[in-house]
Amino acid sequence: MNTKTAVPIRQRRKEARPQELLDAALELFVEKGFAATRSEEVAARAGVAKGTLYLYFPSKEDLLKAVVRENLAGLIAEGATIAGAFEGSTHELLVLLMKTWWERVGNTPASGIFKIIITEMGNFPDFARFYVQEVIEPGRDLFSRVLQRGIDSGELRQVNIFETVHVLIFPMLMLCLHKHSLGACAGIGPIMDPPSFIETHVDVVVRGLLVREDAQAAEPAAARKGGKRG
Amino acid sequence: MNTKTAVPIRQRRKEARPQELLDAALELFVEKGFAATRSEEVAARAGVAKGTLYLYFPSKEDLLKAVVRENLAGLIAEGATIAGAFEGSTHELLVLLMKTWWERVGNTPASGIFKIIITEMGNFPDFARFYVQEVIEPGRDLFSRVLQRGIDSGELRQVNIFETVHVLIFPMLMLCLHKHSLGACAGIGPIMDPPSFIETHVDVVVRGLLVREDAQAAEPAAARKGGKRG
Amino acid sequence: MNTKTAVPIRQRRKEARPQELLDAALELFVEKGFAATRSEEVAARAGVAKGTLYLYFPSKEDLLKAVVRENLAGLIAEGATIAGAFEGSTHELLVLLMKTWWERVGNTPASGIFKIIITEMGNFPDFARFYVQEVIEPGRDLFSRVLQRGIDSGELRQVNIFETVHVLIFPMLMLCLHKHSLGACAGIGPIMDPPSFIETHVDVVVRGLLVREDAQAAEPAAARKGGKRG
Amino acid sequence: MNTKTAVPIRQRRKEARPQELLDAALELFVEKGFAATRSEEVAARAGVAKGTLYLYFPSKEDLLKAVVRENLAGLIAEGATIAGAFEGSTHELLVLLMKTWWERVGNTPASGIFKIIITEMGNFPDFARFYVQEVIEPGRDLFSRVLQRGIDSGELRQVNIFETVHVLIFPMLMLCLHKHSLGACAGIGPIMDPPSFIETHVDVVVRGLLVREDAQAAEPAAARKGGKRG
DNA sequence: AATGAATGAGTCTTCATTCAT
DNA sequence: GATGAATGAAGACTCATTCAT
Repeated sequence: MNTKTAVPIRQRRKEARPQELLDAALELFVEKGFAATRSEEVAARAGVAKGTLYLYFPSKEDLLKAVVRENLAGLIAEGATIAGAFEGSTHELLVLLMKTWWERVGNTPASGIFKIIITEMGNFPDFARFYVQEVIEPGRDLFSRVLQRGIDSGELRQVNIFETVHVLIFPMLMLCLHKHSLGACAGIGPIMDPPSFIETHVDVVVRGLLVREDAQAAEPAAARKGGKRG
Repeated sequence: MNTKTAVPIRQRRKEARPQELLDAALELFVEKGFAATRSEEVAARAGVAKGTLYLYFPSKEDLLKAVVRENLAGLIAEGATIAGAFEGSTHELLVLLMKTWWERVGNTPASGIFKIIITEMGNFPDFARFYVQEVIEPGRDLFSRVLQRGIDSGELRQVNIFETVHVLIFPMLMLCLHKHSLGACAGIGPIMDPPSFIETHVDVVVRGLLVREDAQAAEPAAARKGGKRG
Repeated sequence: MNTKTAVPIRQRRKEARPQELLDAALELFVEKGFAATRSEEVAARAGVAKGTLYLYFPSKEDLLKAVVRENLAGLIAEGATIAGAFEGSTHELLVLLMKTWWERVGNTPASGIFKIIITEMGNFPDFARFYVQEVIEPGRDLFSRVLQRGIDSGELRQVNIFETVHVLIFPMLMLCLHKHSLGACAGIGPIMDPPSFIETHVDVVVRGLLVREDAQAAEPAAARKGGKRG
Repeated sequence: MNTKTAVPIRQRRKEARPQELLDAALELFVEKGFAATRSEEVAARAGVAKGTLYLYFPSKEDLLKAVVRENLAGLIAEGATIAGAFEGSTHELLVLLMKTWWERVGNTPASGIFKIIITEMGNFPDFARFYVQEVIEPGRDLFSRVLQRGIDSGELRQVNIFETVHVLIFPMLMLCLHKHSLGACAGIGPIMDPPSFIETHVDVVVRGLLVREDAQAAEPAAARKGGKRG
């Protein structure tokens, strides 16, 4: 019965090849940069010969595109699901989203993708569009909805949502970049504990967004934008 | 009459060459990445021939080092001077520091350096050490002192200074990285106004750091770090 | 039928490549000098592309080393075997050794090696050591033993063996050098027949070494070395 | 009176320049080889700027030609004068010629010329002709006349003069080549004392050429060339 | 499907030579 | 005459890609 479903090793490996190559490529592109990574190295790390790489990906550039798409697909959907089902405070939701994101992305090899994106986006305009549509915009929208939810419920102040979303997201991205640049240089500088940093980050920012009674905080950010504070 | 004071063109150019080459290199390294930039392109953009580059810099790698050193030397010293002489509130000081930083670095070609650093730090261990000592540590210390000043004066809560410094700095760095990656892809996505973003960022974070009377915020972050919240 | 034993062309060529490249390199290094030979020329003469050379030899310098090692290894061993087994007069042994040497080295492309060595030894100190240990010293020792044999048997006079060895060897080396410098310039000067020259050379030198009865030659060379002749 | 003949320093140096450059070039070409010597090095060693070299020599190749011509002109004439005026035995004349040659050439920087010639002759056909006409042929003729003189006087055997000349000359040349190749590698192998070697060399060869009473040596070399000795 | 030997375009770097000063 | 900044042709070497096996 299960003999039918049993896949021969040969075939299993065949099907697994692209993924093994993508994993190897991700590691190397993150470690050494795209240009500095030789295609032969990718093949070697995936345990295949140079030529085999080209059976699955027509060029090194296409390999890069596949690596990025592969690792970013479905990145946002999960967050959206969490946010849609959540019933607690917005503060708690943000803490949950960030922790989840760290577990699923920041703390995995996929975190290196952001480094690649920063570096190579300029060289792949069509990929830039993909990234904006598939990652940036959905991500932005997710956090925008969460912030709006908090404002609507009276938990958070009226703020410039677009900018505030980036105040929330940017440090998370920098955490990933740091991990793969300075953080990869063993023994340099003090080490930061990501979960602890994330906690502090979310705590500080959410506090800065809470509705407060004192006059200083009552003034909406949007109104303040135009003139100087007295 | 002015023949006596006239400096021969050759001479004048010779003195200007290194700077012209450094400027060209900065632009190109930021635009295309270090590895993807051909040394001849740098020379061409500086208006000289291939070989001329090598009269001033022994190799492409040395050129990169010079570019980074050139643009980051004295970056921090200025901020320290400002902070040392400032007499207003810590909130105002942070706003001033961030604005100054944006004018001097974020809004100049030097902002691209951070992109290079993210990418190349792993490939130049000795340069990584230089960068940590000359830029990262002084920068951290500067903001640490400012936060400590705010805490000592009673303006700010007791927080984990190390982590909070990064909550302040990371979005600034991401702003630079964004500017030279996605931001450089013309017509992609909505544009963010950096000064406005910086204002929102500092405002939100500083609010999150202010001492408050309500119970919610009374629990010091430092105390919370050890155990789990109930 | 023979399909089973047939070796794929690729395979066959792969095994022959290093030797083909070494042969081509020897020819060209001798013809034009090491520095003046482009690595691409070597590859072309071996019938492969530029890059192929580097699959087998990491650099042009390593190629040179391999060329010299390849062609001189076992050079001396053969002479030592001959000398060890010989039973005739020392005169006849020297004639035999020189003729053998000419057939195996002087009259083959390997003769050009000495030209390369003269030129490049100064630029490769570690190779110089190799050459001294593997070629010069064993060669010296071989001829020293042969001369000593002649002296012990009473066939030859007491002479300074070290210097006399060079009186024997130097013209042989010059013959090779001449062949690849002046001798290579077609139509220049009269041509010397190497076997005939070798015969004359050995004949003259051996005669000069024979023990003689006449007073003129009775004064031993060794005794004369110390003081001036009257 | 002598003010007229006094040459200003400026002009004296100007006239001396070519010689200084030639000396520097000789040293460097011998040390490092022609190709490996940069024209700027030659200028620097002569104490002038790069461009100055080209005021005197149109190219590096012409400089090489000048170096060789300069150092070989008149090389032979002196020997011919000595030989023409000498009245002693041919043995003594050969000793004198070789000693003189060593003092004037072998023991001076000019000895390096032979290394250059061996290496570069193939690359300069027209120079090869010059060298043959100006150096090789007169040198050959000189030694041929000396040997003939010895034969005519009954001092030396009848030998193949052409070949015997080379038996005499080749070790002298090798001495020079050795001095600038292996001999230049400090600390490698035992060192040979040139004057002593020359003495041994001439002694052995002349002894081998002397007329002897035993039948073996009575047979003229020229006659022996055709058939085998009985 | 997989291999890896072979390729050759492309890059960094050197250096003989020129020429404005 | 002298200089040395500038040039650009040339060469060693790399590596993405191909294709015979």
